[in-house]
Amino acid sequence: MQRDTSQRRAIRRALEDAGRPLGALEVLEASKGDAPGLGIATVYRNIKALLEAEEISEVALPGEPPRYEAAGKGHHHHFRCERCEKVYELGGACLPDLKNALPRGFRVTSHEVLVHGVCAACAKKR
Amino acid sequence: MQRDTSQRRAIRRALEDAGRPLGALEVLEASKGDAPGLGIATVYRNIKALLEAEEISEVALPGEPPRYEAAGKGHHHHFRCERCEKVYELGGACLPDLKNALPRGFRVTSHEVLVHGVCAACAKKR
DNA sequence: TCTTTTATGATACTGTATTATCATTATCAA
DNA sequence: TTGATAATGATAATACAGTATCATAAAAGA
Repeated sequence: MQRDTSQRRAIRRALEDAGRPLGALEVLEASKGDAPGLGIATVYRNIKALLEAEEISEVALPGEPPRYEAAGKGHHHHFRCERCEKVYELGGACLPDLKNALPRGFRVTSHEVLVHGVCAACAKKR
Repeated sequence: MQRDTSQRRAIRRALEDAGRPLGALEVLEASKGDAPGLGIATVYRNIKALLEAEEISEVALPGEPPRYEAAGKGHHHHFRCERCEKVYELGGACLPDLKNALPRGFRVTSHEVLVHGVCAACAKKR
């Protein structure tokens, strides 16, 4: 992965411009404007390459395939709309007293928060 | 699913006694004492039945199959040990000011927290 | 421009978790 | 105890995301 292809540019751009984490199929759709004929295999290949280059990072979600977002956003959490299934980025709002909730001898390395609900667009619709 | 079989009893008991969420294979292992010869298909069948009866509930995890725990424990979160991959139950420690972190028009229905780290048993080993 | 070689797109394949099938076993009401 | 039938265990089948394959297209250095 060292050549600068239009597909690679389109995929990177789609992830940068989305403002929220995208799944592989969402990346495919969002990139098709800039790269017509783009195939899903190329999306997976480039997601992997961009992860290795640390240009994007993975957002793991319970029970469904991961989404990907531009790297370097700092600590934040996510919101998943239960209607449209889109994932949004949430700023602020972190955990308070994790230490007290832990059993003795447990050590924390990281944590993640996922908020479920209905996004503004879907709430408006129905 | 209306008959009271030894397999069903063993599976329910394993989940009740575990004190932490178990995956399908963990349920199989934990139930074999009470139900020798138990098959994985029966485990899946009974997990589904117990879910429908709301005797157990599902704990969804990013990137791996769900665990199951006895229902009716009230709001709590989970800890996943990155060494042994067991999931533990965490009491207390909930989110503070979710409202402020939400974009305008978003509505929250629930949330989940997953803490990653090393459990006491694994920390002791190495 | 030419040549080398990487990247792409279509699709076959893989790995994994779960479900369906079916002959046999076990439950339980009569 | 018996008979109807639901549940089981073994395993084949499925679903799905992601990866490998390979002929073709397109970068980019010479």
